[in-house]
Amino acid sequence: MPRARPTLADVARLAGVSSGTVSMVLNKRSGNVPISEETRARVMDTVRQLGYVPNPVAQMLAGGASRLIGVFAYEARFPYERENFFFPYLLGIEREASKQDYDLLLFTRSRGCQPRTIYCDGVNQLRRADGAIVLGSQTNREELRMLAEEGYPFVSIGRREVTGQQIAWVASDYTGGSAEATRHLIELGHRRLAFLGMGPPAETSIEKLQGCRDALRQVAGAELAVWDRDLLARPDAFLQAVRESAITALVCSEIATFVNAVRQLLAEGIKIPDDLSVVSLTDGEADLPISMKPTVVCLNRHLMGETAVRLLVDRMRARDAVQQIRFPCQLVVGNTTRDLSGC
Amino acid sequence: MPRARPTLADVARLAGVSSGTVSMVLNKRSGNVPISEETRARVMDTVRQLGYVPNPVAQMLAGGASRLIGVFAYEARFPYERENFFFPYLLGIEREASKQDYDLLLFTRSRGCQPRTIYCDGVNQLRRADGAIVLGSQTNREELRMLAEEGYPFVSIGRREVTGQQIAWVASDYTGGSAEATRHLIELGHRRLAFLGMGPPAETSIEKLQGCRDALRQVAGAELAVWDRDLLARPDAFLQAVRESAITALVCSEIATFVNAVRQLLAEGIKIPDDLSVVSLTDGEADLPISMKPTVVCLNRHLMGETAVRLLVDRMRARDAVQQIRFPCQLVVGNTTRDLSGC
DNA sequence: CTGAAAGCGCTTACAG
DNA sequence: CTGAAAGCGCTTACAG
Repeated sequence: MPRARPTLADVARLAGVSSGTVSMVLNKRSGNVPISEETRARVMDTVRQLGYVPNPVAQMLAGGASRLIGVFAYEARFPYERENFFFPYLLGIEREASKQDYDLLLFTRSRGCQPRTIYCDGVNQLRRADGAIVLGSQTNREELRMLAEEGYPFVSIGRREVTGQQIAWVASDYTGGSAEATRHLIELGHRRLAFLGMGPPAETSIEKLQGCRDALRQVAGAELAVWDRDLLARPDAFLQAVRESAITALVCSEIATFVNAVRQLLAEGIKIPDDLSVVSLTDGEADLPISMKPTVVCLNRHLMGETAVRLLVDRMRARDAVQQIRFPCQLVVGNTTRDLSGC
Repeated sequence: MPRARPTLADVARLAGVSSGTVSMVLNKRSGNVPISEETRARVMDTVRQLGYVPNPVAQMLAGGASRLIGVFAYEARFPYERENFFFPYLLGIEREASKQDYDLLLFTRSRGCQPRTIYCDGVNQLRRADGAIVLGSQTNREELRMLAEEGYPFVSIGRREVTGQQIAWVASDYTGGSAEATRHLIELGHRRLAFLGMGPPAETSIEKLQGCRDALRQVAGAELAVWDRDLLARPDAFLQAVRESAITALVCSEIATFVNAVRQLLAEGIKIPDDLSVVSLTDGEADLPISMKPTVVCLNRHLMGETAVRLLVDRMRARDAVQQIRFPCQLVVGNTTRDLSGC
C-alpha cells in the first residue's frame, strides 16, 4: 500500500492555481513566461506544506525519452567464473553512460526463452531502452540483422558481420595483437608453432589466425599447425598432437583455452616454458600456479566499453553514421615463453 | 529525438480491435474474460509485424509494475580500481533478478548532483524501478529515512540504522568474522594488537571493533590500540605509532587499508609476518607482492546480492515484512600472520 | 467475448 | 501572467 502521495493537482488545488502553473514553477521554466513572485511563493509554500514530490515516472511519460541505455549479453553472467569476461566492459560502459547522463538497463530477464534472445515472441525487447550495447561471443547474427533492419540503434562490442547490413561496433585489433605475440615467439627462436582455439565468434578466430600467419610469413621455414579448441576435450589427442607436431610454442586464442591447455600440459609433466612456450591471445582472470605469469595479449576493455557508449549516443542523436572502431592490444610478456636460441 | 515507436493504439488500429483488447492479450489476463483464439492470434501477428514493445514507463504509470529492480551505489564505480567492491554483489543481484524474472536498472546518471544522490531536487529517482538495492559505504542516512517514510521498497547491502525506521538489509557478520580473526592472532600468541581503520559506515567499524574486543576479553593482559584510518595519510605518524605501541599484530578493517598499511610497512623495512602480523577484516582485490597471501576475512558477496534481491521481491509482493539478515564470514589464513610462541 | 472511457501524474503548447 | 485542455502510452473496471 504505497502511501498516497500528494499530486500536482493537489498542490494546484490548495494553492488556488492550475496544475500547469505549478509545473512551471517547479521546473523553473519561467524563461518564456514569467510567473509573478507572489504566485511562485504561494505555490512553493504549498509544495512544502504538502511534502509534494513529483512522480518521475509521470515526468518521463510526459517528457519523452527514457534516457536508458540497454546492455544485452548473449552469455549469461550467472556462472560466477565468467565474471571477468563481462565486467571490464561494463565498467567502461557505466563510466561513459554516467558522463552522458544515461542510466543503464541490464537485460537479465529469462522470460522463458532458453538461450538468451533479444527477440522474444518476435518482439525486440531492447526497445525498453533508447539504444543498446550488445556483447557476447554466442551472438545470433539473425537477431543483429533484424535489429539493424528495424533501425534500432545499437553498438556491438566485438566485430560482427551481417551480410547486407552495416553494423556499428568496437573491437580489438586481434590481428595486430596476434602478430605481435607471434613475432615475440619468432624473436625467441621459435619456428614450429601451433594455433589452438578456432571457435566462435568466427570473426575473432579468423583475425587472430591471420595475425599469426602475417608474422610467420616473414620467416623462412616457419610452420603453424591449426587446432580446433575442441581438441582440449580429448586430453590424449591433445597431448599426442603436441608431441607429434614437435612444436616449441603454443598460441592459445584465449585465456580460458590457455588455462585449460596449461593444466593438461603440466599434468603430463611438460614444463612451461622449458619444454613448451605458451601464449594467450586474450587476457583475463586465470587460475594458474602462483608463480606463473602468462605471456598474454591484453585488450583495453574499459576504453572499448566507453567508446561503445559514445558511438551509441552519437548514433541516437543523429541517426546516420554507423561507425566501426578498432582498438590496439598490448603484448605483456610473462614467464610462459622462453628464448630457444642458446641462452 | 526518441524514435517513434509503435504504440498500443497503433497495434489496436491495425488489428482492428480496441486497445484494451490488445492489452489483455499481451498480459495474458484472460483469466476473467476469455478472448477468442482468432483475435489473440491476429493481435499477436500485428504486434510482431509492428515490432511493438510496451513502454515500461507508461505501464508503470498506469499502475502496473515495471519488472525493474533498481541498483543504486553511493560510490561511483568509475575509478576502475574500485570495481571489486561492487561487482561481486552485482553478480549475485543479477543472478537472482534473472531467476525472479526482473531486469536491472543501474542508476548511473550524474544529473548534475555532485555526490551521487537518490533524491534530486527532492525527487526520488529510484521510482523508475519497482524496488531497489542500495549499496555503498557513503550512505546518506537522511535519504534512507525518506525512502522508508515514503514506503518505497528497498534493501540495503550492509547494515544501516536510521532512527525511527526499520530498514531491510543483508549484512556480513563482521563481529563474528573479526572475533575469529582476532582469536586466530591470540592463538598464535599475540597480545598487543592494534585495530586500524575506524571509518564509514559507522555500523561496520563498530561491529568489527566489537568483534576484536569480544575475542580479546577472553585473554588476560591483552591490549588493543584503536587507530583511525586517516592515520595512513601521515606515514611518519603511522610508523611511529606502530613502533611506540610495540604491537605484534595489526588488524586492518578492510582490504584497502590493509594494502596501504602493508606497503608503508614494507617500505620501511618492516617484515611481514616476521616483524609484524597483519590481517584484513575484509577481502577483495589486493595489489600485493606476488608471494604475499593475506590472512583475511572473506565475505559471501554473491550470496548477499542474491538474498538482497529475494528479500526485495518478497517485500514488493507483500508490503509488510522488513527483514534483516546476517551472513557469516570466513577466515582464510594466509602468510601475513605468524606464530609468536616459540616455533 | 469486445469496445469505449476514465485515469495514472505530469508537461507543453495554446488560448485568454 | 495564468488557466483549460490535450496528450504521453498504458491498464482496468464497466458497459454492452
